[in-house]
Amino acid sequence: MSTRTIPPHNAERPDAGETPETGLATEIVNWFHENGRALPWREPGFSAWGTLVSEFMLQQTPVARVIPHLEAWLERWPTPADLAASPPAEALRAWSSLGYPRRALWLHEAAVQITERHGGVVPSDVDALLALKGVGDYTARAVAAFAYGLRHPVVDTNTRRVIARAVQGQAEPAPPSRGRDLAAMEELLPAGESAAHDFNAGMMELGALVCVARNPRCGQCPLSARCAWLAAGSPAYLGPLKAVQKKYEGSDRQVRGLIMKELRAAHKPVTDAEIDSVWPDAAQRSRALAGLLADGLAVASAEGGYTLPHA
DNA sequence: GAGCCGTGGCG
DNA sequence: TCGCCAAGGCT
Repeated sequence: MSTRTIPPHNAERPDAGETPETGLATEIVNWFHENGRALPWREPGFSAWGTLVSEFMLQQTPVARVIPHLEAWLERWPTPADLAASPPAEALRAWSSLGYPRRALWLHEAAVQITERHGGVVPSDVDALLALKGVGDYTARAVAAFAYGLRHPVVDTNTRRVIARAVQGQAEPAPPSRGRDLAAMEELLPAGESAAHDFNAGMMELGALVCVARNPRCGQCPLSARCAWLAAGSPAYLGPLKAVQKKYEGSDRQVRGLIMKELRAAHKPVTDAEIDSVWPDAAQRSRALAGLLADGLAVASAEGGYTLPHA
């Protein structure tokens, strides 16, 4: 990780004015400088559009799966206007098997909105970003902070876990709460833009590499000496249980995925018979197809059968 | 606010 | 093997 000015490894922390919060931030920033991964979106000159695309792709999808799709995407559509000029069907095909294909549809719609409202330039204002389709609290602040260097708290699942443990002494974060989570991060955020940027990125990186959900590597953690959870003896989580993720195998979601796969591969309308062949249960097929039509991921063709939108 | 939305890798 | 988890957001 050497894309930014790196302070001396053992830079002395200022004694005057140091609070527990600024001490924590300093540890994170220094750790990030030494241990942050060299990811595409951290390269110098990476565009704000590239950051936005990467954040869409990274929603609920691991880094390793995103990188090849991201690079192909940006080669094909280097600007929002380039994507806006292509049919949504092409975005869905390029999205391939990344999952949650509605994200591709929303990203295309956001590209249209950026082209129409912002002259093709990804906005830096959080409220303008929030107004874009598919952009929520996390993504809006991530783009403002990471693409434009603005000082905003960025809170994702990694950040929430690090705060829960290091600050709150809990093994797992409480269920997400927009106001509480942003306030908790704001409390820790360094005053300067550059430090705030590295702190936001560093908290996420620590949560992704060290303070992971299962079997955290506390022996490698820069916060181990000040971690409230470790100090308390790593107590088990007692709060409300997370909703159990439903089984994917045999679910309507799987059937939707299979139909989408057919639609992506086809360059003419997919017939009812072809739809029927992807899954044995007719009622489930019917629900899945109706859902895809309602979501705009599939459209009924005038010639019969179904296609991707604007195919 | 709860439920829903894909897919694959890992322990 | 299989449950858990992954840089969320929308309805």
